[in-house]
Parts: sequence; structure tokens; C-alpha cells
Amino acid sequence: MLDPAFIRKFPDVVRKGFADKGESGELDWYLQLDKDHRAVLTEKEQVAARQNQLSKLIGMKTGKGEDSTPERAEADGLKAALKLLEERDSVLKQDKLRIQMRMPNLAADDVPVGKTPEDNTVAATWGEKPTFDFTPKPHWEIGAGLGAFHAETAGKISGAGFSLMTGPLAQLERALWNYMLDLHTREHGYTEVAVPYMVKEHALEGCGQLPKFEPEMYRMKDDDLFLIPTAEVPLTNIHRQEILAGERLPIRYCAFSPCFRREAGAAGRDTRGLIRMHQFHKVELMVYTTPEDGDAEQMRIRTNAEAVLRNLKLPYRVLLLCTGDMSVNSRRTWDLELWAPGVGAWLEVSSISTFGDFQARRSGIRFKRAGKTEYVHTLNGSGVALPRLVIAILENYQRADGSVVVPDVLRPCGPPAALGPLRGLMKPTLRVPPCGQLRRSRPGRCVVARTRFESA
RNA sequence: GGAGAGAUGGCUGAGCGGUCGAAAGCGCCGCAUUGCUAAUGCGGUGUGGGGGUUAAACCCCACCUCGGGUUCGAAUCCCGAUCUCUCCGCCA
Repeated sequence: MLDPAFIRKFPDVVRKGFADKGESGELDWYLQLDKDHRAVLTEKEQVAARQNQLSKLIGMKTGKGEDSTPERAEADGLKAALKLLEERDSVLKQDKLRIQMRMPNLAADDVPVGKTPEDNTVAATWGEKPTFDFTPKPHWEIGAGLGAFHAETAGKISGAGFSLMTGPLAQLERALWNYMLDLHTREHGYTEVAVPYMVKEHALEGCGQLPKFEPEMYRMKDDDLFLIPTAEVPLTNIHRQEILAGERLPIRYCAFSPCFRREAGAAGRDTRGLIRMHQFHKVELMVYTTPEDGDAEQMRIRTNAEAVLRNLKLPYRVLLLCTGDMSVNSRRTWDLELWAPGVGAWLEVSSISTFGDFQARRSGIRFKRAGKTEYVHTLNGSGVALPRLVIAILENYQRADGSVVVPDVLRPCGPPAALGPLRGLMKPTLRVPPCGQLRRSRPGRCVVARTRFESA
């Protein structure tokens, strides 16, 4: 939500900002409503002030045992007019608010103006794309080769857009989120939060997911709850309607959570493999800070998220999104994209945004310093999203024999040095091999899991 | 699922038709005092909106969870919603 006083004072700046994002923001309608509303407000307040005067007078006279008939008569006469004005006030206020909640945020000055992803700029690249003396496979083939990726089984249970991973892949994913949480909490100063995965409507409104992205949301109709599309939602709502002590800032949270997205506009896109899922896991970073520290904190989140990718030695690039490609709520967004040689594409694993006071206004999150109350700035970024991270590891670290080297930093989290093909898995029945354990097949048993250990 | 209790300012907690935006305490800010730390005394200290001003001062309206109602007048009475807590039952 934008500052109403700012909209009123600088309508042309706002109009330009909306246009850059490819939105009208219904600005002209809003400005007209605002004008009408203030006229009604002035009138209403005058009548209310008179009524308050009379009521006090009646109270005093009654206390002294004096007659207050004329005052009562006048006050009585005011009632109908006041009620009418109050109704108009409330209607106009609601109309204004509805538009305000749909208005996009204004982009920061350093964000390139543009319409499509082609207008994004590459802010940084890191690492070298790996070279192979064989044709690198896409992750679904690698996963299937490991006997650990089961698209059909997931489809049988939940339909398209869901994944089911067993043994080494399930373990790899778990090791990754463990690793990321440890890194962010121990080295980057975030407080880990275990959040609810279902939230109320107002929580989504506060972040800006609603009303705009309602088609993207899974909703529990009977309970009027939504499945979270990201842990940003519960994290940003932790301090909803609070006035924080200034010295508490910045507050840095991280959380692991599943994320649920209907992907309503993306049907038929990225249907194979793990690239686009209705449900996926993610470690999220979220910061509340002061207006002047907002930009530095955004860079800090970026550095923290990049640390994950660097430590895993995965090639990536950083995009500064243009006005037209970034989220309507954001002031500035960097995307981290991992290189996936198997599918031959850059995959977004983190979107690092600063919202300025946009979310804070919607959610009523303020702080107090030197006797003044101000809105906080909120920021977040993934640190990072899991399925695409798994993809990048499989595809970057694959070897000709179908095995996959596991990055060193994950070793303390459980996985072996390499993930090797599992053999003897009975199909179509799913048998889950023990995680990363070297286990010899036993005669007479149908479950055989042999994970080959090979030095990298 | 059944029964009950409650929701007041940054926090704790009074008030239960009229000078109540709301006692008191804590916290916070300022001043005074004080070898240091600590303590003490005095004063101040909510939020949003509209008007006003170069900026203030100032004026007005609203806000005691939210939404309705009764009344000249509601934190206070009535109805509804939401949330929290306690007990019983059921259950991972």
C-alpha cells in the first residue's frame, strides 16, 4: 500500500511508476474518490463536533438538575444527517481502500524500466558452467537412473505437478534444507522460525498476495484458510499490527516450509521433472528493518543466499528485474538463477525483494524511535528453493555412469560422497531403499539397494 | 465436539451510561540530585485521519478486539463475529 498523502501530493510520480509496471492502478478513480471522501469527512466531522458539544452540555445540565430540552431537541435533529454522512464516509473509505490494496508498489530509482524478461539486466555471474565429455542428462533421467525419482507414482497419488522422491534424492533434499538452515542461523544471524503452513486471508493481504494472486492460492473453503505459497507470508505477519522498539531492528528470520502454488497461469509449462511444482520446499529469509537500512539489508540477504550456491559450488547469475517483470509489490528484485546443464536453462532459485513500507502499511508493522512512529521496511528472499537446487546438483554433478557427486559441504548433513544407481528395484511397486546406506542384497529379499561409493 | 471465562494504551491492570483518551504501576524520554553502579524526586510520554502552518503551535473527528444496535450521549448496555484461556470428551 502506498502512502495516501504521497499519492495526493505527487499523482504524476505515481502515475509514471504505475505505467512502468504496466498498471494503471486505477489512479484517476482513486483521486476522485479521495476528493469526494475528504469533502464528506469535513462535513461529517463538523456535525459530529456539534453533537459532541451538545451531549456534554446535556450531561452537565442534567448533573446540575437543569432543563436540557432545547439541546436534546437539537441533538436529536442532528442524528439523521450524521447517520447519512457516516454511511457515505464509510462507503467512500472502503472504495478507496479496495483500490489502494490493488495498487502496485513503485519501483526504486535504480530499477531498469522495461516490460519483459528481456529487459532484465545481469547484475553478476559466478562460477563456470561445467563441461562434460558426454551429453549431460536432464535431472529426471538422472533421478530415474538412481531409482529415486518417481513421477508416475506422484501422479497416481496427487496428479500432475507433484513429485515423489525416494532414498538418495529424499535424503539429498533433506540434507540441503538442513544445511541451509544451519548456515543462515549459525553464520548469517537469522532466527529460525517454525511457521504455520495455513494462514488467514488477512495474512495474505498484508503481504500483497491477495487480492491479486487469488487464482494462485490453494484455499480450504470450509475453514477459510489458505495454504501458504511461501514462508514469507507467516514470517511477515509475525509482527502484524505491532509497534516495535526501534532498537530491536533489524529482525532477521529464516524458516523452512513447503510452498503451495496452483500455477494457474503456467499450465503446460515445465511439465517434466522438478522445475515447476504445485508443492515444493523452500528455506526463506525475511528481514524487518529501518527505511535507511533497507537497501543494505537487501544486499545482505542476497549475499546470504548466494553463499548457499557458492558453498555448493554451483554456477549462477544474478538478475536485476526490470519494472515490468518484477512483482507488483516489490520496489527492487534480484533473482538468483542456477545453471542447469541437463535442461540447458537458468533456473530461478531465489527472488530477493525489498518492499519498502508497502507491506508494512498493509499489515500495520511499525517501529518507534526518538518518540516517532514509522513504518518498517520489509524484505525477503529465498535462501533457497529446493527442487531447483536439487536439479542443479544432479545436473552439474552428474557423471557418465549415471552417478552424482555430492558437494562436500553436505557431507556432515548425512549424504554419502556420491549418489549411485540403485539396482534390483522392483517395478511397478515402489520399494524404498535405506538412505545412503551401503547394504548388500540378501537372497530372497526383493528390496535391494546398493549405493555405490566412488571417489569424486 | 460439549461447558465455561476473557479480550482496555509499548506492557501489567482499574473502570461497567455523561468533563474517560481512559486510574495506578512498569517501561521510555527530559530535568534535578547523587564518589561510580544503583537509587530517589519532579515533569512528560498512545495511534490514525481531516483542517491549519514555511515549519510548528493550534482546532476538529475517530479509536478501550472487530462489526452492528439501543441512547441526546457507549470502554461501560444489547446482538453477531474473531481470537485467547480453562475443564470434559475425542485424536496424531
